[in-house]
Amino acid sequence: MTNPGPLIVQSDKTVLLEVDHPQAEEARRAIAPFAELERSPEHVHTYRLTPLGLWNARAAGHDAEQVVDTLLTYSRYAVPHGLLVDLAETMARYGRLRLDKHPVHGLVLTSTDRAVFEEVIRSKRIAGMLGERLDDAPGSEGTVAVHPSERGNLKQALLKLGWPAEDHAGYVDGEAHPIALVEDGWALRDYQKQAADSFWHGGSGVVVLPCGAGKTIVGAAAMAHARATTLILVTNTVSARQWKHELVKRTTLTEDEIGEYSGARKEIRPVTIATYQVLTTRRKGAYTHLELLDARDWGLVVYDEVHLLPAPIFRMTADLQARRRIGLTATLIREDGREGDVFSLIGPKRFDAPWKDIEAQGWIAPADCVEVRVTLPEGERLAYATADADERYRLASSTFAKTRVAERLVRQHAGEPTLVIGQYLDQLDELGEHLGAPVIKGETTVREREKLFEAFRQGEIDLLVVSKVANFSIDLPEAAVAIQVSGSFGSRQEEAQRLGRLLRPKRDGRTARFYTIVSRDTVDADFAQNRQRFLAEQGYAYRIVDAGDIPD
DNA sequence: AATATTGTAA
DNA sequence: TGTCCTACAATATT
Repeated sequence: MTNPGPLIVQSDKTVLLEVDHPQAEEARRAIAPFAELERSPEHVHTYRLTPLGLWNARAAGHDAEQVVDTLLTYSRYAVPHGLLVDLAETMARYGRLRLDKHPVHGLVLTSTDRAVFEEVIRSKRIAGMLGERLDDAPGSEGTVAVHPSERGNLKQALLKLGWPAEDHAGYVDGEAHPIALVEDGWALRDYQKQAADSFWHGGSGVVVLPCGAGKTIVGAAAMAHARATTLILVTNTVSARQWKHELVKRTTLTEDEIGEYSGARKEIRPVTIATYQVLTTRRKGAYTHLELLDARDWGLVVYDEVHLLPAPIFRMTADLQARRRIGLTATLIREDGREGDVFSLIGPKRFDAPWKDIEAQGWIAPADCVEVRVTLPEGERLAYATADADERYRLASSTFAKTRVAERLVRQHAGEPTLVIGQYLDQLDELGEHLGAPVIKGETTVREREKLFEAFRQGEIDLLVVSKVANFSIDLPEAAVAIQVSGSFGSRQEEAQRLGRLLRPKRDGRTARFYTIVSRDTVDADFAQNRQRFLAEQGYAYRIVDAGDIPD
């Protein structure tokens, strides 16, 4: 019972994908809705079947039968029977419980399974959120009232117990406010429309799209569906201004209808854009700006960059379960592992377009990722070996050998707009000096930054050295080449964001280059491996070359 | 009242 | 594993 398929499905819930197999791409696409990529070296990629992944697939309308069918279709060997049983059982756990509106009790939790129901209501964490036990609703095996204010906490707790509830309690419409898209000289792209529509049908949830694919537009389209007052939460003030600018340009909203609620301004308007920061600041331990949440009868809450949502916002979001919520992000991966909270409090993933698909449609540029390996010079090698663990990463990632390689790469791409990105200021200063390029870091004034960005945009200068400011400033100009010399300890989302900088389509349809310079045989290499995982999931393969092979 | 500076938190 | 960057609030300054 073997066929030459590209997958090997194992009973430890890993799924191996043979990358060079002719059906590999097809299989990757088929398993993407429910499997999570774990490692991605050259030949065989490892995916894992996790409960969260399977439940997300359920929420997106896939059933166990489809998942099983996909595995059987592409598997090379017989798929372990136990795994299939387990998979079906895990998927069946989703929706065994459901939340509904109730005319008398406000909100009720019902179950289709007596044992599950009894288990859940006896859980210590959950008991306090429940009201009185009611007569079984027709067709149910247990019904209990729920305090409406506990809707979010309950969902969070049930997910942790492994019995995620399906939320059918619906949403308040909020205060109506007319909002429509003004498609004037531009049009909503197919995938943007699909994303906004699938969000709307689901009621709340997350849309995953690559950087530069127009997430703001999806937000605007969602608002045009809701036609209600909207609270938009963003990571920083620059982003807040950008949202405002885009909304004025793309919708019937005028400047006066859009307020900014941040450190500098405290405007509350029918559409209000607030920073996460301002909501999470506390005085004497108490949150100071919670009034914003109650200031209006919001019909929609938009969470920009949901992968960066700070922990306290989860607590507030738990109280906002009656409002429609849309989360926007380029990656659902959180380095703090709170994906489950995003799932239970904002909602399941409603739409997801692989970067490569958007690339194929020409909305983002193709990119070529290259990992350049350097060897530490003898002296540094010794210093590295004897250094304390906490100094090793810095030593390995800021070796002078990298500066030399960067120089060669820069020369090779002379004339193309190039960014050199790193995390240690000493290293960046050194690079700036050797490459004869300006360095932009935190202490660079806004005026200076703008001057340099503008010169870069105009093509007057073609090389900038940037620190972590690159992670935050949205107005960083697009480039064709990026050279990463060091990065945070293993942040996948940082890597994704940096690559995202290059993906605006080039006028001549050229491929972007993303180099990452790594010291071999050091912790630098380990972290680089972790950082690359997310991009590998999106189908970006790193070519590995030796520094010696870069022509001078 | 608007703006600049400094310290703190995450 | 720990550096760097940002936003906010408070205070000082025009």
